[in-house]
Amino acid sequence: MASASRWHAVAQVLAALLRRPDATRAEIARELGLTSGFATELTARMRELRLITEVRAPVHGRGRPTTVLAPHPEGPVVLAVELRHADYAVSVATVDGRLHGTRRRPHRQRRPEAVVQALRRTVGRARDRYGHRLRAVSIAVAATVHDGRVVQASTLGWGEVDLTAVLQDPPAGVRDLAFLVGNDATLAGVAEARTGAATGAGTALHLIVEVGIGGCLTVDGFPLTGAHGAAGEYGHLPFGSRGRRCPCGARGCWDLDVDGRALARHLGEPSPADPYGYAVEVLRRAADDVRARRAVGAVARALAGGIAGLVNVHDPGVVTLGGLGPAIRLGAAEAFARAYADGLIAYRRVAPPPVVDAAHAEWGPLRGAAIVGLDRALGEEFLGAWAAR
Amino acid sequence: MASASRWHAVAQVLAALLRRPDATRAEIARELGLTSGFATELTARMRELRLITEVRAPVHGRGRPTTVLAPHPEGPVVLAVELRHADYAVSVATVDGRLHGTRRRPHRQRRPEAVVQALRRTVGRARDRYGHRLRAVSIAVAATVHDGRVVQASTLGWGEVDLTAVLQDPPAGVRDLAFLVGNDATLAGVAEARTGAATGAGTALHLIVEVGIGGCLTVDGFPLTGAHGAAGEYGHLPFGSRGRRCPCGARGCWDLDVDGRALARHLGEPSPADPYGYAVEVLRRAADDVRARRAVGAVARALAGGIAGLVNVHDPGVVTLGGLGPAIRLGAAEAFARAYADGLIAYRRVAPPPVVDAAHAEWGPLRGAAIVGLDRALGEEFLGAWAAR
DNA sequence: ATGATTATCCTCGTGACACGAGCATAATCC
DNA sequence: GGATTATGCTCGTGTCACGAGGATAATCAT
Repeated sequence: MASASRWHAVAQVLAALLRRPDATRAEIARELGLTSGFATELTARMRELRLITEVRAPVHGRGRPTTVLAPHPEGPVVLAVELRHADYAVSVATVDGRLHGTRRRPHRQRRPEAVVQALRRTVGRARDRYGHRLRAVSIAVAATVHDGRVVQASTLGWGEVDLTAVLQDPPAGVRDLAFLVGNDATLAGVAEARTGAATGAGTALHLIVEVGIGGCLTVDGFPLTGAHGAAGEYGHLPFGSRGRRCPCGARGCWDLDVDGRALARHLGEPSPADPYGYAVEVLRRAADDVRARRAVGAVARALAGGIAGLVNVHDPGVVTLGGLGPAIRLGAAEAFARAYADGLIAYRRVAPPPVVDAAHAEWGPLRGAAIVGLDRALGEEFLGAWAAR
Repeated sequence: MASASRWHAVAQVLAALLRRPDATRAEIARELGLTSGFATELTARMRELRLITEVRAPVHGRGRPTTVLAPHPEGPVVLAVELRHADYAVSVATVDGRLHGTRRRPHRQRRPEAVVQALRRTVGRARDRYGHRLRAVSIAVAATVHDGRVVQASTLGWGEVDLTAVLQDPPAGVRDLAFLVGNDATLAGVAEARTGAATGAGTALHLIVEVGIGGCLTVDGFPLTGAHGAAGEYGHLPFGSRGRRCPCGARGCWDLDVDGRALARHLGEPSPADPYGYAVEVLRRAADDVRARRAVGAVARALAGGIAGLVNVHDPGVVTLGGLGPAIRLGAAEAFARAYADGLIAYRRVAPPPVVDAAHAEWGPLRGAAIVGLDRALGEEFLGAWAAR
């Protein structure tokens, strides 16, 4: 309990605003079932708290004009970060979910210490600029994350890395600065579920093919993170041939059947050093090279068959496909469709969930990081700290 | 909103009581962080509402004695039903989650109409006896459930069956009688997560081997039901050999590698008409029959390998094993353990989630049905209707 | 232009919810 | 039998949210 309801209404309004930016006060009141009187009081309180401002809304028909809810110029912000193989992206998110000042920069060095150092400076600048307005630092990283720590990042060539070092500060000042670390595919799934191709889907499955395959199951826009936040390693389901050993240590991992390594195998070529780039190359060639096309077909079947199995298990309303997924499917549309239908339990074939391309492309993880950061920063517990600042 | 907080505290107390029956008022107040004053007021209100009674608690040390919260003798109840191949079970659950008058009866006939008819009478008797006290009818059924309807029940020999017919009543009277239908394995998973071997686990995976394999992933005691309530068909993940066609229409389903049919295949015998009974028989023989033991070993490996893959994906805190699962593991403990470890991503081998036997055995589904029924009946929305009766 | 219509905003009275402080009560411990 | 401890009870206070009724600002119709 502990004044559970204290920030409930405020948090609801902020969540609604995050779902669709530029909502008007009247729209939100309708959506949440607020009386106009309460809406008045609530928005006034939120203005007072420097959470939002209200500006006159463009008029659409009869009736007294309402206002659009917008982020307060001195309102809370979240620093979203994405960490990839060759570069990192940074952005500042406001309460409406919009990203500001987004930029991507190559790593100067890829050593963990150097990257952490660069991020530490970035965070430091953000704290200098935003002060107490900065409520959360949320990092999406192309790595396995376990209990908030990176345990392995093969594309980055990292082992265990503790990213909390990017905060550096005396713990006292960090009391109300949340720090979140999440897997990039997981966060891309969140982005799809909230503002992408799976918006409104209830249960949605997002899968992303890069080197191997990662993903995320979301329920009402929230990711299943598991006991240690390490859920989503879809590539290590044993959908493949038992005979193949995966670098992860297990056998028959799906990973090995759906990416550049699989394409090389089908083409009788040696396993590529850069499976992603190799896959892009083969996919391009497939347009007029029969052998490449055939290899893509085999991979498309492996991909679709696995997706069908996951649909059997999770019963998602929609499946979104990121990374190389759309290209693989496009390169062998018929094979993909047939393998998908073939892998479904008979009765699911009547109305199988659509498999659609992801909407956010390469910005999914960054956007997802922003969203979960805002979820935290605008949650009921954290609003108390904001008001007390 | 709509008076969102109105029943919040009451629902919290009831949820706490469901988590551990016989909790004292003081314990619950501590757990929920209530002040003693508010606890007094709240319990008084709940007594008034005929939700609970309070009886003097046995004294354990110094201090003023407190009271134990118990179901009110005229309080709400839920009718829980389990529907299986050969029989059905019925029980009445009170707000503390206890089951009363539990009994199991063989079907007189297995035709859907006959079973529905029998259940309709059972529900009718319960309504006569409990009147408005009956708040929900919650059915666990050994079948695929889609949008609240049975679409397929191979063990029962049913196709599509609409179980809402067990209610029969004029819709007017049913306004505040909830009707829930769920898959038996899903509900067994709920029971394990709430009051069984996975209590307190956050994310937990329950798997049950009977004919094929079903299961459920729970998060904080709530099952992932998917977009249509049809999640949990773990047996139809393509973990097996692509060459084997499953009766479900897909290929390589895990189902075919972990039950009596798999044992028969390994023993070179024809596929059994009753895979469950056949498996029980083989498992018994395995004690002194080397060939049977070897077959069990193969099945144990297939089971453990699949579980490892699912652990990779879902990152559960614990895996619970029901049905024939414990016996299969016991019959080939070493093979199981090795295959489990082998199938995990390397870093997960450091502290893999324990795989434990389910606690509820054959009563899991019934108990799970009771729990989800109570969740509904004691939820914030439904309490309003109870107070207004 | 002017009134009708419509949608929204604002004010105010009311009641429920929950906290906190202080006191009362009932057990054990010494 | 008093000290200690844990809990229950009473009461004053502040916050939350509803509902009714009136005010306001736009479009629509004539």
